[in-house]
Amino acid sequence: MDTNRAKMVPSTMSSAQENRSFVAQETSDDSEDEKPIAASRLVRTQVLSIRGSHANSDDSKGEKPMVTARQLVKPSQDSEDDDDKPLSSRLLLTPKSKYEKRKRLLDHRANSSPKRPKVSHACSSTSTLKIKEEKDDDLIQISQRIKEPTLLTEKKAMRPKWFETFDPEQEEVATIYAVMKDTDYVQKNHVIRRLDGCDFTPIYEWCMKEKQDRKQMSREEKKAAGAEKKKQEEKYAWAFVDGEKERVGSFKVEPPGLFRGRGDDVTINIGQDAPVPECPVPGERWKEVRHDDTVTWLALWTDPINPKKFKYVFLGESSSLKIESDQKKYENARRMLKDYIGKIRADYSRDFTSKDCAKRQIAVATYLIDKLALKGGNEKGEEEADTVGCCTLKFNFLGKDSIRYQNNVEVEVPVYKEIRQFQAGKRGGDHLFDKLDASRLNAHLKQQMPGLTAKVFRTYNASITLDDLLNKEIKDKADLSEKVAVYNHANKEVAIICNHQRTISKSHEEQMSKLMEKTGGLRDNLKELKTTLERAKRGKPQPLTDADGKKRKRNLTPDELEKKIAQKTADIGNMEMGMRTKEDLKTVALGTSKLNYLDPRITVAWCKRNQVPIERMFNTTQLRKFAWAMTVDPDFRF
DNA sequence: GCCCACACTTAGAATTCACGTT
DNA sequence: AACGTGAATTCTAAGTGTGGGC
Repeated sequence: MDTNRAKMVPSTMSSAQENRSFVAQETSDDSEDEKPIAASRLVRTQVLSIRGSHANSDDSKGEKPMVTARQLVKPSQDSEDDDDKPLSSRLLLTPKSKYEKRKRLLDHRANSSPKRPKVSHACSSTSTLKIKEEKDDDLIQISQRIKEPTLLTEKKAMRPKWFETFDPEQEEVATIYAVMKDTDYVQKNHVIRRLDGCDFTPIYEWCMKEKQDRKQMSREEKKAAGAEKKKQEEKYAWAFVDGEKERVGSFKVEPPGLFRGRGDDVTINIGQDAPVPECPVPGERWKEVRHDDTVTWLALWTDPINPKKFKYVFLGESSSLKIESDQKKYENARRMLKDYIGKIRADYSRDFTSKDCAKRQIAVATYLIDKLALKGGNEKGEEEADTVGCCTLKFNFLGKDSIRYQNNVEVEVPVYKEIRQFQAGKRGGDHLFDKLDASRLNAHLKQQMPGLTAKVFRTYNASITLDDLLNKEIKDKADLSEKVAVYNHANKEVAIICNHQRTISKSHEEQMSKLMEKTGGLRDNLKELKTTLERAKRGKPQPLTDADGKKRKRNLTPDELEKKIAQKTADIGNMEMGMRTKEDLKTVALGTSKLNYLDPRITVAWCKRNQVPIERMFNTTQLRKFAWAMTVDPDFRF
């Protein structure tokens, strides 16, 4: 299924270029006084930002565009077996885990479609490079952007002379290739045999210089550039829904790789009477303008890499439609599971021993989903990563994002027995529940309660757990940071239940040992202080330097020393606490549950009850998303 | 009933930002 | 300024679930 799209470090597109892509737009710093809007349910939207690669279609400045590229990032830790990898997977410039995940897929594909690779080239003995791009190329997917035509004069001077001889498309591909200089992506068995007649270093160096320059910009310059960019994007960031101005979600079409995304690939969905927004890519038009008020998307396109899957532009998190569905999600989990959970549990417990095997499987699967907050586990295509959820459980497997789920759980005896029985005669790769799939399970759950699906259990479990923990661990006179710690602890428990993992940061060990050193130092200090105290008590002279290594004019009184000791002990305690937390959280991601599973009203109500400012718990993005929950009653319980 | 296309949510990593330290 | 760090933000892949067509 998926792309070998390379991951890039985005380059800063120069603001002037963006100006150009946005030219056609009305100026609307203040979109409040926009002209009246179309009344259709859904959308009158503003234009999307399309990052077309054919930026050079505007050559009014009489200057050729410059190609710039984004640095390619290779997964860091898998050099060991590089040589064995097929070209396709070596082109995966993705993070390690995703890399792993897709490796299998790509290997599979590589085996099943002998046609690739599909990038062909011809390379003459002169330094002219031609790389022909084939229509269905999905082998090398490299994003890049075209540099703004108006170059600063110095930069212009930097351009290699021969660069001028490229036509823009050649520049583009040459640049894509050039920045891969440091890597060994082109392998022996690639259809490209020789590129040694070409010297890519000038392009490469130019790109590196550009990157460097960008990094060198002063804080102010960066800020100014950022603000300018924001301003340009502002007019694409809002939509009118039933007359209400709402924030649009991520609205940028992905930057093109060898695939050249253009306006005519994008379908937009606007109100019947809404004026058709102008396609921001000069000379291009929308593929289609639809007026479908039964869906929420504002725009959609396909990436030819993966033509079966659409990419969408949706409204932002703070939009009424998103809020509505978020609220529905929590209400569903809360009110309904509260009213139904007893019966649901009784039913599946009863069905553990049903005569009907399918029923028993449903019962056990529901039990696991309830108890372990597993995901449903929809069927997946051949081409997708081999990961599982509850209904697709195997005996050895990976979960979403190819993250291994390992857990020992105590289960009730009948469950254990049934699982053993389902297991009988099966092999590692077989499904535990052979009479079951996610849609059957959901169909069953639907009968138990309207709106009930497997994922509701997850929401329910996450939220109820947070609510429980927050209301359990009330310490009378906890100070603010202790309260925050209680919250974070509860959050962590939820993240563990949901198996929200993250990779251990590269520098984790290093950071820990640094902290270790620091606490070691503090401990030494403490020891010294204690000896000094003993001496002071006995009236003996104290060392000239104190525990912190500073010179001291006079001896300290035992009282003063006691105070210092207390302080030092507290410091050590705090630091060790921090270390423990850090260690505890090194593989646990808290954000996902906060954003997707925890009813924000639990947090808000708890903050109100405990005089914790909500800003302590939610950052600005979260505050925006959860604004609807701010008025909740302090007594709210999930 | 089953399949599959479509729509929408969830997810972790990459990148940028902000700020303290040297 | 250069650097390190953690938080915030961006990015888009990978899930879930529905419903229409057979």
